Amino acid sequence: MNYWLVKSEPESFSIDDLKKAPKKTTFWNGVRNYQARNMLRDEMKVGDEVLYYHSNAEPPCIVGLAKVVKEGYPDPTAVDPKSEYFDEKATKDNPRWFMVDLQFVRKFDKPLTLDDLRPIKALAKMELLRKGSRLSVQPVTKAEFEAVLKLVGD
DNA sequence: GCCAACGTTGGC
DNA sequence: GCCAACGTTGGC
Repeated sequence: MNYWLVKSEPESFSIDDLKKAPKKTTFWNGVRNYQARNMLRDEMKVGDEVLYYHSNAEPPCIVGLAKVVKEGYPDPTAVDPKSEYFDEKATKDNPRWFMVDLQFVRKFDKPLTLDDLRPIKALAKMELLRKGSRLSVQPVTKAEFEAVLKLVGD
C-alpha cells in the first residue's frame, strides 16, 4: 500500500466535484509532467490512498481523501486535438501521458492549511512543504500520511 | 499580480 | 550535451 498527494485547483476540479461525480470517481487526466507521469503509470496501485490538495486556493490546503480505483492507463486527451491537453507528440501506440481513476473517500471537517502542516515534525520532509515544490502528483510516506490523519483527529 | 523555482525547448 | 530563453506553477 502506497500513499500519494494530488493537487487540483478547486476552480477546475475540487473535492466537492469529485464527491458529486458519477460513482464519486474521476479520471485524473491532464498531468503533463514526466515525474508525475511515471508515478501515475507505474507506481499508483488500486487501493492506494491519496491526499487531496487544493492549490491556488485561499488558503491552499489538504481537503480530504481519495483512493486509486484504476491503475495507470493512457490519457485520451493527449491524442484529442480538441482537448486543451492535446500533445501532438502523443500517439495511440506511444501514448506518452497516463492517468489513473480516483474515487472520493472523505472530506475533512477542517481542511489542513500549509500553516497547519509546517510545524509538524513528522512532515518536515514532506514534498508538498518543500520550497518550490511543483509536482502535481507526489509520493507521501506512511508516517507522513498517518501524521496528516492524526491532525484531522483520527 | 508578483516572482522564485522549476521543467522544457531548441540553437549551437 | 550544454545552457539561455521561455513558459508554467503556485504561494504569497
